[in-house]
Amino acid sequence: MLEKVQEDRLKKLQAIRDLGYDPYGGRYGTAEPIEAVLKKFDPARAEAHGDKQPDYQRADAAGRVILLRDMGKMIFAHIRDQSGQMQICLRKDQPGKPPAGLVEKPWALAKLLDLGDIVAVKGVLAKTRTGEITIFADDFTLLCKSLLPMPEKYHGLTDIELRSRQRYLDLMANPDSMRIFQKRVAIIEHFRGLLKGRGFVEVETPMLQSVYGGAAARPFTTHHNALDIDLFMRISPELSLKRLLVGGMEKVFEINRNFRNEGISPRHNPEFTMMELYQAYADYEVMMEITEELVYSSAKNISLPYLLDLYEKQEEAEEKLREDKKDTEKSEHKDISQQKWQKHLKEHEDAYTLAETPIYNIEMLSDIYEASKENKTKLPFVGERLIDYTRPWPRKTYLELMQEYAGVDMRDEAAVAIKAKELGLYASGKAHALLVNNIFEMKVEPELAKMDRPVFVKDYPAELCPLTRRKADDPSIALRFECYIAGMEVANAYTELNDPAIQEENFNGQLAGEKEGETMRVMDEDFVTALRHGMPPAGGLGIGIDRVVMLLTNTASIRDVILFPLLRPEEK
RNA sequence: GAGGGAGUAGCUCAGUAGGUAGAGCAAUGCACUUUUAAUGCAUAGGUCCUGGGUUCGAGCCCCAGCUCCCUCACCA
Repeated sequence: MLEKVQEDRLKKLQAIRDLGYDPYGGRYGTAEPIEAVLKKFDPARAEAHGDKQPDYQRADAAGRVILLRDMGKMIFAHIRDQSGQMQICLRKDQPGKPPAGLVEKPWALAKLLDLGDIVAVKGVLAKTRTGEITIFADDFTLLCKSLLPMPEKYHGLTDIELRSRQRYLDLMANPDSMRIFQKRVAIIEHFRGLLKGRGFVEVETPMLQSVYGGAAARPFTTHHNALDIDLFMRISPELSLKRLLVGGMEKVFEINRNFRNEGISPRHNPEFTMMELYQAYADYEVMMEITEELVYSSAKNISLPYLLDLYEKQEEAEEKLREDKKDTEKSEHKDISQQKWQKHLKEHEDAYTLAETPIYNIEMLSDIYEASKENKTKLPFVGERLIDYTRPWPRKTYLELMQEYAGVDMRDEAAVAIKAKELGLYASGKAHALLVNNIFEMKVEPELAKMDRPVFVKDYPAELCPLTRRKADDPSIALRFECYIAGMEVANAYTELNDPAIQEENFNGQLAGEKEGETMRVMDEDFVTALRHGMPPAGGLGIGIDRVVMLLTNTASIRDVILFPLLRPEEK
């Protein structure tokens, strides 16, 4: 079947060459973005006035053919470029009947058109009988012939695996997917802009390391042939970035990949993008402000305007529907009302299909709209859940949360042991801090997942945080926070530990009952040496970019926000 | 790693109690110079994930395996 399609298309390829055209085109520098073409359309200039022919505007656009309706001597098609999509009309020229169409050879070329081809047209801009802005072409260029069929025009591609594996088809067939990746770019650019504005500089540190550290995860290993050494792919840039603080770079950040040899899930990809930053003379309180600003302003400037725009479109459609209904109620002919309904559906198709998708329905959008009037930034996470990003976000200490949801004082070793036994988490000889952590995961995290606001969880048990400074008046507490949004850990930050003696001790220590791979205690001698030279007190912050993108684009799977997520290779 | 669901035409999906495999889109041909998920008529397209088994007969039942999705565990 596929072979047959290819054969047919190869025949067309030859036919195109026989006509004297190059099926793979060449430079085409004059096309305007489709969005701009649609915007510049002036209805007044498309209409004839008096005896005169209309003073048509001209337009020039290029894109991929995504819909094709061949009516014999007239072809309607929709083409899509990066900015949008629009209708073009290719007609056989009729002398004496303006506007001009295509003469012999270009018309023959047009008749060889297939879905998926990339084309350019020049012509006049006018509305069709049904009111769609269209370029009526008098010049037609084939820029690239496609040899394989496009995905189904209405449903697109749905299978996550196929969409990831052949992302080009996903992007070509699913505008929602394209939108997600465009928003991803916008969010990252926005982060960069804000950080630059705060005086941070962007640096790149090694991905290949002979000692890994900065997180609790198993690394990927690899080998350098010329030096004949084994290397690790980094699990975090933390220790490199802190060396830069020692060297005198006071505000640094890096947005780049980390690699962790762990399981894959809808929230985990083995390589993922992390924004990590360090600011000298700051602490974790400053990091909270930065986290709030980065995420909140991304939500407000990138996601929210788009959602409010969707809402307005839907409102408009609903309003129009009410008017149409009034009209048709007066009318006596039912078939007319049918026609009007069909026409209405077509005109507002975007809004209706949107309302039908589980991602954005009208009720959810209306909630967002209402909240925006009170100056609240509410955005959906995974389906219909709304999260309120309005600042400041609540701050809760680990101690409070343990008290509130687990009903235990985490400082009381005996009480913790009893609670752990109660929950079936106890193992003899397991360190107190690990028991606390296990109870937290079991009793507190599910509660955090229910909250409709981002939450800062702060002041962790010190044993769990070997790279974090301890509280001056209570060395059992580490000055660390994690930010949970809808149950996902989105940010992690510390007031950085800059005491080389404690750091060395922490690298050497190992908590009783810790499994292999659970520890972030891998000795990095040179890092301790760096600290001995003196690192300014500092705050450090890491934000998982993929997860922020998931939250701000209402995407449930991390594989839908990473262009090429890791997949098992296809077997032939 | 454990549990649940799925795999049928290029894509989106039906499929009866076990009886020779279906639709829409895409493709091919014909008609149509204002269509818009164009329409009408006709044609072609399948190792029903793989391998075994039960049966006169398996897309369907049984066993094993592969892959994907979801949940949990590890983690961000």
